[in-house]
Amino acid sequence: MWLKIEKRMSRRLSTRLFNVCIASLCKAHKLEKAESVIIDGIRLGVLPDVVTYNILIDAYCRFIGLDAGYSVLHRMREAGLTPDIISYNSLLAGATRNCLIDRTLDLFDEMIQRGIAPDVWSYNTLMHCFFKHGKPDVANRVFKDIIHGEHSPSRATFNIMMNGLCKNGYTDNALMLFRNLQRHGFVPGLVTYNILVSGLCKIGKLGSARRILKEIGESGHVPNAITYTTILKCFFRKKKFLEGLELLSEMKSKGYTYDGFAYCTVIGALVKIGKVKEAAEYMMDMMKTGIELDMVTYNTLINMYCKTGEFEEAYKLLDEIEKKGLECDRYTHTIMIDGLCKAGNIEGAARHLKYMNMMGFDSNLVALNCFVDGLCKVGQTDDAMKVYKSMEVRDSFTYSSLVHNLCRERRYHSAAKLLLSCLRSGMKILKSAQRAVLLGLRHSGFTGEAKKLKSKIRIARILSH
DNA sequence: TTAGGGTTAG
Repeated sequence: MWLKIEKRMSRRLSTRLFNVCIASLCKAHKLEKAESVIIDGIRLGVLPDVVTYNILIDAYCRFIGLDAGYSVLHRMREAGLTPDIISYNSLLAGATRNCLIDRTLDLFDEMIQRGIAPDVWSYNTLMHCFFKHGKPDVANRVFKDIIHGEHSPSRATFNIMMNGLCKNGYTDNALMLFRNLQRHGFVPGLVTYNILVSGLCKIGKLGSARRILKEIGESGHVPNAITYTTILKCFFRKKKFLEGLELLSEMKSKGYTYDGFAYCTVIGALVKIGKVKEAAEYMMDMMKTGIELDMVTYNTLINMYCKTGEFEEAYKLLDEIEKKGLECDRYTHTIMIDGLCKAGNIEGAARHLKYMNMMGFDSNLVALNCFVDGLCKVGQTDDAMKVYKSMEVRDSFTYSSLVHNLCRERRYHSAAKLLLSCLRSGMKILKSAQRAVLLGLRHSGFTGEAKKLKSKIRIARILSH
């Protein structure tokens, strides 16, 4: 009897240890290694349990994709185990992370059909999903349902609500909700504060963000690297570079080691203002720390090399990305195309554009805009117009760039035509582009045309509102 | 097991 219990206990203990090992491998993105440990475990008699599979579902959803996570659910069933609420919540989180609203709803149906009742975590995720999908009204209905329903809301419920409000342009409402909750005894965590700081920074309310920063200190929490990076980014966006760099040294003096996020913020900002030497110093510093580079970090570095004209280095990084098994994203392609255009290498840009299309990024509006602008800058405005005509989607950047460049070539009538089609499609155009056309027409003797154009602009504006 | 910070163009 005792021997049996002891055996069962030691098996349980080894499964627990085994799961800790699987979890740490998964956390380090080492999914293949985790799978081989599972196989070794089975050989030694340690069978994976529901927790093991749940760890795998979460990891596959995070690092590979929802379908990969879902296939682990099948494997779990084949192994004779029944997925539980945690399995489904991980899949829901995976679907939400990828903004797959239909899949999220299907998964909800599936779990209910299988007799697994969604819990507050499931509803939190559903709410987050609607917010990510730009449906704050529906998310709000889910929120009310949680508040008035059978599940008690968790701190995450409120955090997701506040974050969703901020991300959907309702930062003031998020702040109101926050104050209201505080009056009802809600104790905010650092994440709550960071959500508000981020929301306020995004709408440029740096003063209010700093007040929240002060409140963090008063609440007994200590601002972390996320808090600092958020404010740092806001400083840089507002072109307050010196204050930004000061905050950066404060961050360092308080003992925070910069992570990839902080480095990208700083390097990106320095490159933008042309301080590439300083940016390169931060890059060297980052390399020394041994931070594992991800796609965003690579993109930041490639952008830096493109702006300094060191394309060989940029291509080396592209190779490195491939060797690492990472995949270039729309940012990488845009940065390369823009960089090549800016360096006057329009053939290289065209080649990269072809490659990008081949890789399935053919609807990359930003990259096409860069290419259109690049063609104009090397005097191939007619080719730029051809690309423009072939584009399925255009935006204010497309028009502003073409109008400016047409004016540069004194083709004011063509520029006026484009300007009007932009405004008539309900899009805005840079004020400077508008001025360039009107002034150009006037200076080249078409005063009457300029007057007419001004009236047409006014009417187009009224009609598009 | 969810929620907070980083990369592109006129």
